[in-house]
Amino acid sequence: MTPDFAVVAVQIGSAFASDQLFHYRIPSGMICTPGCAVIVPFGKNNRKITGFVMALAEESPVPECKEILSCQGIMLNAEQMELIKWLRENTFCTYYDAIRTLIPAAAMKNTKPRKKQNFLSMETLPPLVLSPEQQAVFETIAPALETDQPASFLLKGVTGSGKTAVFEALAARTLALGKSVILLLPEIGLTPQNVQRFESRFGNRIALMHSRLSDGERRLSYERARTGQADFIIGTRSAIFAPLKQIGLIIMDEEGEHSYKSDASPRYDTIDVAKQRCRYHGAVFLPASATPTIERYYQAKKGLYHLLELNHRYGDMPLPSVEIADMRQERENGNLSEFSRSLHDALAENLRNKEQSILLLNRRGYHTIISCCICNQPVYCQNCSVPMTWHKTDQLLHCHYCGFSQPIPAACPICHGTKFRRMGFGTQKLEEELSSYFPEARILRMDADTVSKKNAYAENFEAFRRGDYDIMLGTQMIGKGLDFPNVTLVGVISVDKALFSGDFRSYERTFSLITQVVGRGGRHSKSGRAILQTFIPDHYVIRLGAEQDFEGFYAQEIPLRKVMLFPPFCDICVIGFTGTDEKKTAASAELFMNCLKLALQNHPEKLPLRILRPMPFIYGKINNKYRYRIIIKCKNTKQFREFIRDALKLASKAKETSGIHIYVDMNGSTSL
DNA sequence: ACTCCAATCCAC
DNA sequence: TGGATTGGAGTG
Repeated sequence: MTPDFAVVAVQIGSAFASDQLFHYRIPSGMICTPGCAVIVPFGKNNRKITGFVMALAEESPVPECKEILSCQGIMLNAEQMELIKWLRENTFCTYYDAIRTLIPAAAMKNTKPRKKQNFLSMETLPPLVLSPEQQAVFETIAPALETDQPASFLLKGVTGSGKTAVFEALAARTLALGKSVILLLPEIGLTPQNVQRFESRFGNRIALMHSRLSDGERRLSYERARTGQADFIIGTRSAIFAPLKQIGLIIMDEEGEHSYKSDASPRYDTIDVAKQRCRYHGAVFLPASATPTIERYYQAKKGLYHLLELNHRYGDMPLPSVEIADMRQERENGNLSEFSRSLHDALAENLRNKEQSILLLNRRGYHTIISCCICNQPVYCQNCSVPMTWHKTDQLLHCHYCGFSQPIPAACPICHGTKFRRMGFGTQKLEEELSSYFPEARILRMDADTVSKKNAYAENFEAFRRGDYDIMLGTQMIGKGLDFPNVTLVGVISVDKALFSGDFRSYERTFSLITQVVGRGGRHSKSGRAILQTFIPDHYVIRLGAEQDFEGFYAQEIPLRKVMLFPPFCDICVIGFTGTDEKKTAASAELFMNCLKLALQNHPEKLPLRILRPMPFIYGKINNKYRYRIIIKCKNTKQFREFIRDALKLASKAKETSGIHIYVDMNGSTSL
């Protein structure tokens, strides 16, 4: 006797309150099981909408129950069903948000993909040769690939230690065992060399999954993974949902990168999904980085990850020698330029020797801020509480949060002064200063302007690698995963600002940035040097970053985290409020405080909590939406999530919150 | 989200 | 007084 009713998640809204399942009668003769996509009548006029069967039921809670119109067949397998429920429970999203994430819209269409895969010919490659250290790491992990028990390893490998070679060897072993592999990278456009390397070894078994794919490409990758034509997925965070069977290995390179955390619903952290899938498949999980996050390293020390290290650079190349240039001293000595004496001289020397240099400028504004000469106020975007930045290319002020642009106003909107001063320093201006010092130098600038075209990243990097340029300058995008044999000088113009971004992770992010960018130089046969310019040369993050001393940094940071109560000693739950009316948005956040109090009464079990009062985000308005937040330091348990859900239910009933979007973000950014 | 429906507002 | 507008509830 099969149940007569299907419990369906329908495609309506995305508000927390609308996340409701609906019962439909299964017409006799229709084959309909959990995971099926169905067309159902909905609402008064029975408009046809898509839904997904989440469960079957013997009876319906309502007497009048409509019938399913048609069943499209199974779209979600058992694991995907579990993942959807897990996502909803853990990230406070709706069923439908979760479903959309697992099945990209392009894959939902019932048409056959037109585009044929150009099957790649595998080059004849030299066999993989691992260094003794790489071999040891491989041999520690390899046995775990053969079992069906989940296992977690954390690979800490200094820049240039050849983690990729270990990944290749592990992937080859996993595939040989008949299991599939997911390799996650923080950004795929930046590292085409990395992908090409795998494609030439593993050929058409690979499918790419990242946000730059077209709908057709996305659908093809999804189908190839689902049908087993591809069993090696390389991609960015969304690739963690690849519909593979029998996963044996999930690698997460540069594990601390913030792109692994989704900042829109569902607000998942890729590492949590990866662990979940490894548990399901009995697979090996391998996050890797030169600078693991404090949380992960702490977990590894507690035994949650088997810690593995690669401490030697490939070919035993020494790390670049690092010099800290004290910019306070430079200013005192009358040097007002952005280049310290030693960086200037080093650049000149490199040009003479025909060797390449990389310059990193880590400023949120790529260009210059315009501020009034009388009241000193910068010109703000009309839609966002963000100072606008001036672009030389089109002579306009741009907001890089909403994209709005305008000419420099005739008068200051605050004091009506008519004179403006250009402040700050961006890559464009840096390029100008650089070419005034070195008019003969061929300079490649990499920032949002120059790389907006689809393949611009790859093409520019390739041109630099070929030697078409002498100096590459850019934002942190140039610091990651790149390998340029002829680079012997890395200059960091300034990372000071990044240290004080207001997020508890700003120290570890800055440490990581310094470590990575310094590690860019002196690979292959040429030794390298790095010059780190700073106004705070004594700061331990700068000092330890220059020394590449991760252990030292960890030892400094962990007691801070403990005293200040930050992860790994708690979880950070951000309740966000956005709306077009500032007062209403703030009032909703205040009201939510009461909802929390009320909900707490229904949760007598002890919830270790520290609730911080509602505050505007640092950028209090973006795209004409005001933004407030409540931070809760907590333990992210089932009970805690239940408590938050209760508070959300209470808040959504109150009319004060109508028109206000409320979301919950676990362990994401607290400042953005 | 979208639709429906009732309450409210306003011009005449 | 009708016609338009708006807010809130319900969707199986």
